[in-house]
Amino acid sequence: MGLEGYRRRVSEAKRKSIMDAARAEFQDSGFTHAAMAEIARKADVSTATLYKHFGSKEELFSAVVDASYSTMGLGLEDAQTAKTAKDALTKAAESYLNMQYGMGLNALMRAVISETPGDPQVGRDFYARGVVMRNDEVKAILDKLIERKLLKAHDTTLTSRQLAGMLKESLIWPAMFDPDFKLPANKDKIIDEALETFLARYAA
Amino acid sequence: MGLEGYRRRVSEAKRKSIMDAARAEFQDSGFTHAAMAEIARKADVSTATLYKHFGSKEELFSAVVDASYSTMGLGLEDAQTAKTAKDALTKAAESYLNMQYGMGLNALMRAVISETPGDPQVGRDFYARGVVMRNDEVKAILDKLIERKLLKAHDTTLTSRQLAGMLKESLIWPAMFDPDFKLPANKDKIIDEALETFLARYAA
Amino acid sequence: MGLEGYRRRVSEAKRKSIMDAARAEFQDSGFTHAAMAEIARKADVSTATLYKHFGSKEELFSAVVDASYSTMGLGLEDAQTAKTAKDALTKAAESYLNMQYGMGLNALMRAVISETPGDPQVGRDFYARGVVMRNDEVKAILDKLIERKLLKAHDTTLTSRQLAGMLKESLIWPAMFDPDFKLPANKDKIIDEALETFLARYAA
Amino acid sequence: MGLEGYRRRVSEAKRKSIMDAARAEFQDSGFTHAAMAEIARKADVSTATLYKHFGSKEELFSAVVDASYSTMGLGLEDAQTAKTAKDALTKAAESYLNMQYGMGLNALMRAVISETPGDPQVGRDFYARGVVMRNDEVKAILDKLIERKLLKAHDTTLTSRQLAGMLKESLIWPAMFDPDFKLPANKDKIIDEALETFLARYAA
DNA sequence: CATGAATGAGTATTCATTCAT
DNA sequence: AATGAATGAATACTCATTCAT
Repeated sequence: MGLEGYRRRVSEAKRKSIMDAARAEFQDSGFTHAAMAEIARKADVSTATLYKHFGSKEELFSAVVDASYSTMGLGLEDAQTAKTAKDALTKAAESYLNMQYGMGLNALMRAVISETPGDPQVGRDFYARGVVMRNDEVKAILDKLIERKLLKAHDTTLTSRQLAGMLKESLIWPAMFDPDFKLPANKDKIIDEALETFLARYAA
Repeated sequence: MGLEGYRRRVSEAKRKSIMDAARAEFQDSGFTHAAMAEIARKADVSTATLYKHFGSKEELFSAVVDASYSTMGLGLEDAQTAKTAKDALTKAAESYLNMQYGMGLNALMRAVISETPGDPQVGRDFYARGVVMRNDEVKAILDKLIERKLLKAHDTTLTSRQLAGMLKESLIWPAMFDPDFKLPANKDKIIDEALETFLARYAA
Repeated sequence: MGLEGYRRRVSEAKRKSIMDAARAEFQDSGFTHAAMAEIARKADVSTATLYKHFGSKEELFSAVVDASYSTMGLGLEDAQTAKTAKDALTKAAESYLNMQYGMGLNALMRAVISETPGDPQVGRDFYARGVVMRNDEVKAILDKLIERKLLKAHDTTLTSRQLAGMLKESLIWPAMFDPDFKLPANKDKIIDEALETFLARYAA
Repeated sequence: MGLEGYRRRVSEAKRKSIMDAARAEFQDSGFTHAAMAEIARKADVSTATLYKHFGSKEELFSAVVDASYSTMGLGLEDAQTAKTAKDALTKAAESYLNMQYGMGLNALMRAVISETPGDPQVGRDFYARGVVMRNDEVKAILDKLIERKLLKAHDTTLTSRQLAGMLKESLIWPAMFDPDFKLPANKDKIIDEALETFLARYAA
């Protein structure tokens, strides 16, 4: 128990250290230009140890991308308690942006997109879990608001995408084309106006 | 003059041939995986000739991307003649999609995103001329429709992004993560619903 | 004594288990491509335990090769009892082939040859004990047959090599160049004709 | 013509230089331990140039092995003119040995055998062209001697292997297990005795 | 002015062996 | 005494770019 437990703890610490280093490297350099040796160096392990944990560069990249999904919860609670639909959706939008910018997900998305022609599966996986799933969280919020009579009933699968699209066009897309892109000063207005347009049609 | 003219014509033909080959290669393989030797082979010139025309891979890529802007016009005419705002905007949306999918611009956008960390300028240029400019064309259409009293007056800089965003979320973004992505069967409904949401707020 | 005896027995069991696994691995993959980690896995011990028993890959290989000599006996008995020289020598040839093919010695010989440039001693040892010694067994048989007046007296050191060579050329050498080589259908004829040629000169 | 011819000459010189370096390296180190970088260094070219000429290490090895076949002619002429069968066959045997030892073919054969478990085709090719074909040359000599009534008619496919086998057992095989093996002092006696045994049965 | 052969730096991955527990 | 995680050196192959003809 002592030995096994010790080993497990060390192993998990190394694994985490590798994933942190890999995430940083992939965000900085993209998939192709990230170097396994550099990741190993940053993680303070040998390349062989790195390969014990992750059988290939692709596998390591997938693990890093996967790990970023788990942190992506938008939180449904506000939809339950918020006084108005607009309050609930504003919170969700801000939560989304904090996550995306706070964790460097823009850079990771660029890396995924870059690798898509060479390895389409990683792109499709990311889209399914990183994009679709988050849109489905928006849909769940909308459904809850409809249940609470704060919104009209309607096809929320479709409209969750409308809402997400209005926001992303100005707040996410530009970051794909500029590594130094920062959220614009009128971010709050953009969110507010998007919600107004949405609610013009769907408010109860 | 005869000889000189001949030479210039040959040179320009080669230049065009190189750019065509390069565009095809960048679209197929992305920036990083595209190989200069392969581009030269496809263009039926030597690598040295290729480098005479374009001093580096980045320069060639920039030239290819630049050339693609010119094909990105949306056409303002319909906004002048269409009977309703919806008609005009539907036409614009379809025109946009035909262009994007017909010319392989999705693949080119992926390549640009891919190259962005390594060469931010090309990403910023593309965004300014390939994205912002097209959004501004939408804005021009909206302005025209307002002038014709088919829409309420409002901040069209902002709302052109809303409209574009609603459409792109379902019709463009997914293609960034999947090289085999095809326009979905309910494309027309997506366009229609986006316009309904938009017009719920901005119809005259 | 009980404890010590137990430990010795366990240790010897592990040693045997390692050698069996190593033999299989060397036969399958040759010396260079055999992996110590794989041998340890097959033997169900840790790599560290493996190295406690055998200080290096070369040492382990030598041990495996050494152990194979003991299985290489041809048996002199038939030479005593057989009615004719041809009978005795046919039996010896068949015994030789059964051993060589039954125990995978072809693959082991390939591995030894493979390791010869890197570790000449193992090659020379194998040749001395695995080849020369077996030829000397043939010589002993010939001497016995001369004693029994079934063959003419002659230099049997030299002719044992002639006889072995005629057989090996068709029945062993080809297996060095083809891991899937099987004994040919006309094996018996090859043996018979080799003996006829031999006896044309040396029959009593 | 000038340019093209110049380039062809340079290219062929480099190719030859690479093949010489590769042959030396493969003979010294065997296939697996031979390093492409070292071959390039010895040949005084870059690794990239090496790969322009030979697409892979396997391809280079095959080319080296192939090239050794072409030098393997035993010469049928002596069989036409020699006074006795023994004279003709002695010449052939000596020619064979000169070739094998003069060109370092023993080391190359070891390399082929080493690589056989990993890449069986190279082993089979070598056997077909390096061993069988030379045995067939011996067969052709025997057939010619039969035609000239210097030998009895018989199945020369089979007996050419007998003759080759008697010689190789003492003069080639030992070299597989010892990189420093030299032809023994009694080489001529071994050849002579092998021929006597052979002729005891097949002399006219 | 065009050629294409040559360059050399850069990178993922493997494996025999050691060592802290 | 046994473990198995960690090491680091070693190697085939690619590609943007240059230069002698």
